[in-house]
Amino acid sequence: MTDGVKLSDQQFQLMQALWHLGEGSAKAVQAQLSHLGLAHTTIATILTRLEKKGVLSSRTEGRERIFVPIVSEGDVRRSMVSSLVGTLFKGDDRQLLAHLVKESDLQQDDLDEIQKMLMEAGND
Amino acid sequence: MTDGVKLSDQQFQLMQALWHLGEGSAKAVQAQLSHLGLAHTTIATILTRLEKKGVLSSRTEGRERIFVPIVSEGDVRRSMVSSLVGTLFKGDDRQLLAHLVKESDLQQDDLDEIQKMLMEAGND
DNA sequence: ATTCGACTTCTACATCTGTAGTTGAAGAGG
DNA sequence: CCTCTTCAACTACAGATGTAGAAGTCGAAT
Repeated sequence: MTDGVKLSDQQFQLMQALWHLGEGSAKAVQAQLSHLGLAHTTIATILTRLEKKGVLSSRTEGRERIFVPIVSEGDVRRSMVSSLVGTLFKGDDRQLLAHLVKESDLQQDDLDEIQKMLMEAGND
Repeated sequence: MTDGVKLSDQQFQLMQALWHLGEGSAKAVQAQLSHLGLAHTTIATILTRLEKKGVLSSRTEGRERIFVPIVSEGDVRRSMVSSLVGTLFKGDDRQLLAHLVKESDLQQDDLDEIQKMLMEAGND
């Protein structure tokens, strides 16, 4: 039921780290995102807020707190794309599709690939 | 130079009203968005913030303040789509395209239409 | 057992957003 | 000329987000 999960950039990156890890402590997530140079307390804060928001849960294991994603990356992607389409294109996916086809610098082989996807989609 | 203009839902709706009007006072915008039921002061506040943000400018005409969009709807759409693609798909437009083709409930004629667009895009 | 480390939790603060009341100025009506 | 209406400007406040220091807690090492 893809309820409207909407994450900020940072939040999405944290979630990505978690999806990648399967689950993990704040420390593990920080390691995964070392390139962002955030304090581990910052990571912990964001994770806590994400938990309050209901996109992940946590269990305490010894002295570590392990965070586990509740929603999948696909769910979040779907709901975020949907939300943008809602805002920008009155909810019409096709308009976004059209936008992309027009605005993106697509190469011939990209086109071919999309054609292929369309075929498959058509055969569903 | 699509500099990262990023608007919230509300902000985008206000801008849409302005794009639609060409230009207008807070009052005019409020009328346009009466269905949202926002106080005119709220509209004024948002418009002022949008001005500070640089997406619109204003001139004082008599006792009214007329707001004029600086950025176009297309620019905002492009940069917002881009930003989402950056976050969700590592900046790869094709992945969003693929996502849409897979997730959207497209009808046969939608597919045909996209095919047509693709043809045209290919012929550029 | 006492201190050291490692982690978590609490607290803090700035900025952005949503939302709107209060105040102030200036034209409209009497 | 004085009061009423109408806008705009200022002020306000709550919630979300980015960011992180300070304090607490509990196991580990000596």
